[in-house]
Amino acid sequence: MLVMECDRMAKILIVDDERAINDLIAVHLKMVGHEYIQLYSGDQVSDVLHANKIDLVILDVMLPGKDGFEVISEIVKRNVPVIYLTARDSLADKVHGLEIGAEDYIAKPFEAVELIARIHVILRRNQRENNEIILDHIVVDLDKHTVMVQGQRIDMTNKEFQLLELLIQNKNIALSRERIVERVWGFDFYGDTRTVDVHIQKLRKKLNWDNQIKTVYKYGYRLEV
Amino acid sequence: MLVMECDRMAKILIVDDERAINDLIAVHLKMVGHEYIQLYSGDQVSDVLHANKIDLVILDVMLPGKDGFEVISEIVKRNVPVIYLTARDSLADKVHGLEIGAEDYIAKPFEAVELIARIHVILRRNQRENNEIILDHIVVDLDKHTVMVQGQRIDMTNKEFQLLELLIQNKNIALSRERIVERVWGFDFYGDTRTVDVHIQKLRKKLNWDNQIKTVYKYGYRLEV
DNA sequence: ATCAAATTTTACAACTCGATAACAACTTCC
DNA sequence: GGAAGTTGTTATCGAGTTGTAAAATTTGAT
Repeated sequence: MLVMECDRMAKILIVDDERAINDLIAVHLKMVGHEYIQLYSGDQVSDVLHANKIDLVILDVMLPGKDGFEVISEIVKRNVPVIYLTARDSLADKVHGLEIGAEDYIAKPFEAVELIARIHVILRRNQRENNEIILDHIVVDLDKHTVMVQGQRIDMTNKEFQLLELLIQNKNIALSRERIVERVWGFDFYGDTRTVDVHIQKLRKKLNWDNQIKTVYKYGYRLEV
Repeated sequence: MLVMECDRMAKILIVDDERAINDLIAVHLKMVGHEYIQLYSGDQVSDVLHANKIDLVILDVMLPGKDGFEVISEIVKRNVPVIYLTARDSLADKVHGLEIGAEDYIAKPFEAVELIARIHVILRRNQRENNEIILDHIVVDLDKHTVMVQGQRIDMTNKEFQLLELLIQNKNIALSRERIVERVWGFDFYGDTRTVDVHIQKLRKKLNWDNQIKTVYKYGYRLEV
């Protein structure tokens, strides 16, 4: 038996009307340390995706009721990766799912080990390959939530760190205040976008990044490296 | 037969000692408009990757000589995506390749359509979303709102960028001041059209475009490329 | 409930952009 | 060539935007 490793526990949504298969997948996910949510039809997928931070969906395209490919499209629109299950002999189906944006498929019947391996490939791909980012003598560890400048640890508050993370993920790209608010504060923040300015100022001060964090007039900010 | 589409031609390296299969893959790649390089052993993979800008490698892990998985590791280190070919019944192999960083595998014997579909998934994934316009050594990125001249970013103000965008969209066509005002300033601008002149001048200065932006006497301006 | 830390809001200082004005240089046409 | 009109260039200034510190509020731990 191969040992499957994954640095990070993920939350995975399983959608399959066949309980036996649904449970089989669930058991294997549990074994390797992932959380999961089980659904037996495609109807509530949107709701679940909305209410939970799902890292990956495993979906049987042969669902009763709703068309499986439509469900894939919905999920893809939300930028959540999908692996879909399909019959071994239906080549057209296999290809179609990939074409509409799914990450991968598994033909049934499948080996659980293979499913887990493919899940991990996708999780790995969507995960930061290097959780340590070094920019301009500053080491940012996205896992540990720490920032080191010349061996000295700089304490960051939550918001400051999230903002820093967003800037790093989008380095050299100008981010509008609205986008920053959306990503760091959430869709439902109805405060002043000036709040962003204050936090930017805090980062600039703590990291001595007056030059690295550029203001884009009438728009937002850009981290330059 | 499904029609495969891909916006962009890619350069793909095929590594397989079985000539029939190697050629089969090559033929299909050609059919959908990709370039390819064929190798019949793993020995020269590094050299080829070094000398060419390869977008994807298709590699048979059952190569004579060198261990296929070692080759995968080498390729992965160079951040080039790999799809590998493996025997249908060797589960351990399938999983191992994914674990060491390959993007995907195909079990032999495989359907060419499926291979192409998987290739396109990977190309799509690794393809940068870009909406770039390159004119005269100047790269204008309409999404990022940036202008690069020889790798150097030129900061543009809002109005300057909008004006540049309009000129590019209407390159080689003379635009009247009224039309420019209408498109960049809006219908409800009742200021002086001389404002356009000042902004044109700023573009000419920033981009060294005295010759590219021609004045059309008593009318407006034209960007010539 | 209380306190400290984190976060948001506020208020004002500092700055940026771009419209306009003013003048120089150029085009056209007689 | 020169007058009239058009465009190039530079400088200025105000409206609107951002920087900043400090006050007000919220959050979280005990």
